[in-house]
Amino acid sequence: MTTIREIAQLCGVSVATVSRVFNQPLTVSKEKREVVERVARELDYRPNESARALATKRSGLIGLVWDTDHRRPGWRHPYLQELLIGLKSALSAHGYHLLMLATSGSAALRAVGASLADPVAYVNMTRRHHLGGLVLIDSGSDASAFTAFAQSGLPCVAVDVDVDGPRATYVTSDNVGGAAMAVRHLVGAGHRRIATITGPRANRPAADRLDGFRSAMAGEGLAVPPEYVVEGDFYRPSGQAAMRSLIALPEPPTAVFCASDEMAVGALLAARHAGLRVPDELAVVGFDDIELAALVDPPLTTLAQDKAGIGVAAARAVLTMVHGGEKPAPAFLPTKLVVRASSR
Amino acid sequence: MTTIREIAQLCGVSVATVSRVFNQPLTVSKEKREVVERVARELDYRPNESARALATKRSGLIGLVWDTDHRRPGWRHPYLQELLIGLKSALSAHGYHLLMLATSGSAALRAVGASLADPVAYVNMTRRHHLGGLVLIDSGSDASAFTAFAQSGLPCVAVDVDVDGPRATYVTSDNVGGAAMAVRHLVGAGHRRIATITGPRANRPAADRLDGFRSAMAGEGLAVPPEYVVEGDFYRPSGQAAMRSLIALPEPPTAVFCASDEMAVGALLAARHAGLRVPDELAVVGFDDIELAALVDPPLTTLAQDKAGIGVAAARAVLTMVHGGEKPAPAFLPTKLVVRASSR
DNA sequence: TGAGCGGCTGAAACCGGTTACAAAGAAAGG
DNA sequence: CCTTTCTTTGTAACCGGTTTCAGCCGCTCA
Repeated sequence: MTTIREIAQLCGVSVATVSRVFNQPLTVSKEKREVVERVARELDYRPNESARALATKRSGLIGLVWDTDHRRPGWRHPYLQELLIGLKSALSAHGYHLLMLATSGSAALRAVGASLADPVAYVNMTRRHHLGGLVLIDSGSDASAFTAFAQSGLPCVAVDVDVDGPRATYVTSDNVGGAAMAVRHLVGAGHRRIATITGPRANRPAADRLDGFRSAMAGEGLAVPPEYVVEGDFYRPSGQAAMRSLIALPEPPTAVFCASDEMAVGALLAARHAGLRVPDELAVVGFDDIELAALVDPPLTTLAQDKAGIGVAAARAVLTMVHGGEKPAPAFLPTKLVVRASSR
Repeated sequence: MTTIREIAQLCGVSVATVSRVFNQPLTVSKEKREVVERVARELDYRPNESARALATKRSGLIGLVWDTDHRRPGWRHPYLQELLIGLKSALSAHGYHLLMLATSGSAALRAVGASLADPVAYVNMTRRHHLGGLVLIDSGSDASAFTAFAQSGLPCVAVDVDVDGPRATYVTSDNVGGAAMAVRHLVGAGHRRIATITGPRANRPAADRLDGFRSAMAGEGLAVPPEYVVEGDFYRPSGQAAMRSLIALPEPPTAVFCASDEMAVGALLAARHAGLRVPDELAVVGFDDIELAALVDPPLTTLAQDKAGIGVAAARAVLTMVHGGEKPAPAFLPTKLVVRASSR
């Protein structure tokens, strides 16, 4: 590894000048600048990031907090891969890297019953590593951990969890609009008795999808009897159970909007068990557009989230704050209705 | 952030002593050690990682190289999430974090037609950040980039790609054994005309699955006519196309072993199109046990990989080398036959 | 001609740790 | 009792950058 002093010596200038060439090029005379740049290129000089972070108290790293919640061992993020792709490419474009933080004491914390690894530990790590900010990924755990992050004062961007704090914001899909699209699509197909299987009440996207469903139904002049709203937990079995209870109603719905594809798949299974033909006797619409949606039988109509776009938006938001900008408003990315056989 | 000098002053000792308390505790007298430990605990002192990395030339970070190959835009890793969970938890247990490296110039590289981001750039970053080693994840690109990493001399562990180098090894499933299990299972179900749809020839796991298939067939005394071996690319469409060609044979197979679940799903689709009943007229076995496998109709018999286990093994291997240990031999994790309706 | 100013430059301090080295004190050996 | 050795400690150099500050130079303007 060539160091800045070697470059300085070779160019016959001081280390300060070399440093300036890379950080404030305009303050260095053209001749010296060009010499330094040429020599640096020839030797493939790259400043040592540890030294730079130490001196500037800034590193080109953004922390990723993604703790798999052991209380929900089966939890899987529905679109982690695309999210990471989006995050990574947007950060990369600004020269940042993503550090997947791990609480080394996680085993110990688990032993004492702490649910999500201690936010304090993460905040600490953020300082020690001079991270610019954090991206928080929903791990299916309670939101309390997220608020602790949001209030720490560090730049934080949460994905699919609504948080607020001095420098905290979040990114999610336009859940209200997506749900409304689902309703309009079903109404357009002639349905009037439309039920919904929601996500956990405490979850912001779930609540928004329910809101969107309700207001769109009202907009269409359709009533939503209380028994047409069944709460699930985003997982498949809950969708299956909810659908069973809907089918058992004296006046069962002819269509159901599910707040996640996983639950929609569960609903399809329940319908099949009950001998209901989809979409003729029951139309099903999901949310997410996970890979599975196109492959179940019948393929699932769903609201596609802009998965990579959410990652990009999260990266942009955190970088804005890192660079001293105002806290961006929460971002709601548009969803797209993908019509497949389950509602056609 | 409390610094080591503050601790030293408060304890009435030198900074060297404080440092030693954390790094070589036994060289410090019991009394001083206990004082320092108490004060450090009270102030929640944690050494600054940038400073430590600068001084020791070691950071507690392992790099993750996972470049989405733009020549294969649809490529998705079949089990990224589980892999990351395994990696993260095993690294975490040793106090390491995972740095997702991104080549900032990736857009530029793409413009000039460079395929995978330049290994040199990654190696450089490794040095600049004082990373201990690298974990390489197959991105569906050619293996040449991997060999460049392997020869760099850095501790490298590849997942599902066979590499060799002074400090490079790899982790994958026992593909030979898995394929053999598939064959024995099908033979046990009475099949004798068994075909296989392989992965890309250049891919080590694909080649191993084919080897395992061939030798198990030989072990059962069954012939494998050349037209019973069709090459795919792990993706679904290739599986579908391969199955079509197998069905069109004068003497079509009664069972097919596919080197990936994705291709097996394609094979199921082709069978359905051809009006073949699965498993009665055609048995299908896949490989991976992706989530989809349990959900297609009929559910897919497959060889489950120990996905998180592969992550754990990769982490262990890289840490062994980081700590100066011998280069571990390639690890082949056992697979498990999961029998579902597609072969029963 | 001299004061004032702006542009460049280098010396040196600093970021917060680790560690080589020397010294002091205690213990062991002759 | 003196020498040797071991243990413990502090001083100071060092890791490789950034940045403050002061000084030098050349120019403009009075």
